[in-house]
Amino acid sequence: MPELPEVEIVKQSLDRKIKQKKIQKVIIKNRNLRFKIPMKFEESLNNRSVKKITRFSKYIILEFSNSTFCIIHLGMSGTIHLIRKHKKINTNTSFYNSPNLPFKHNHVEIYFRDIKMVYNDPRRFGFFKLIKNKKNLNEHFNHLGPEPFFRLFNIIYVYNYFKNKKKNIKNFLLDQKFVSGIGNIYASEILYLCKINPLKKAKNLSKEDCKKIIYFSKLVLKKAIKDGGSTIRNFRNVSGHSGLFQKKFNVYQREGLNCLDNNCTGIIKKKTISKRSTFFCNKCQK
DNA sequence: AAGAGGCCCTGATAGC
DNA sequence: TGCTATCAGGGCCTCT
Repeated sequence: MPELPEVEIVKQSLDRKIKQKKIQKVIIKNRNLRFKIPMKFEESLNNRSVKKITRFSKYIILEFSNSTFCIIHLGMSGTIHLIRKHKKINTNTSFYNSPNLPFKHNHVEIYFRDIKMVYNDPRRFGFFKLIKNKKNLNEHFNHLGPEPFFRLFNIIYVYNYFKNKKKNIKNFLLDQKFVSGIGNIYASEILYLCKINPLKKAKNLSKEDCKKIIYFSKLVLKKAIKDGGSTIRNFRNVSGHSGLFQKKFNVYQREGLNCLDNNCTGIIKKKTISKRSTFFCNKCQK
């Protein structure tokens, strides 16, 4: 599910709805995520105020008032929902108005005064991780390359990185050590706009190719963010609604259909590259 | 060192 | 209907 744009959508909502709020209660329904949620998790978060919410690559980072952090990763199938608390009229009780979604696999529930945040992850590839201080936080991201939006992701970096590299360009777009935030969907979409064949070896890419990769990586991710991300199977924003960018896919899941470039008579092909499905035009992507 | 491959896990869908 | 096989948006680890 979640590549950089989807994670950014979630991050923006968290920023609007839980920033500066205090955690009143944490309930773990299931500790089994990629890393087991430790027993001390609840206690560590209790009474903490969420000072700041940031994102790096596909990771959401909650910063608390005592300068500790919590890194959240959504894995393949993780979703975060924010559910508003309602007061029942004429009683002292309250209830949560759940969006219309099955929630078999809720793992984490974090309660704020007026809202609860629910983390749900059927495949359990995601995680919550408590981080003691800024230094430990930085260590966590040291091995990751720049996001496409960073100034460091420039022609010199990309062109030099590709020198002598035999691996194909599709794999590099998915390689978080090279560039972080792009996933399997956007890799195909980016290469289509670049008119570069996903199997092309990185060392054979020209400077012009590299410039296109930089330009379209930014463009595709920005547009996807603007459209609220992409929903293929289960991505939902924190209110339970789908993204819209999947309607604008040029190649992803368009196997057998015509290339959308008016000047091209090609057909979109699907090919498995390193165990990941890859979509491309057989004619205009050279 | 770079690159290929396996593995973690559940659910939806396709095919028989 | 009900079984089995395949595939899914990520990332880490190991082996060569």
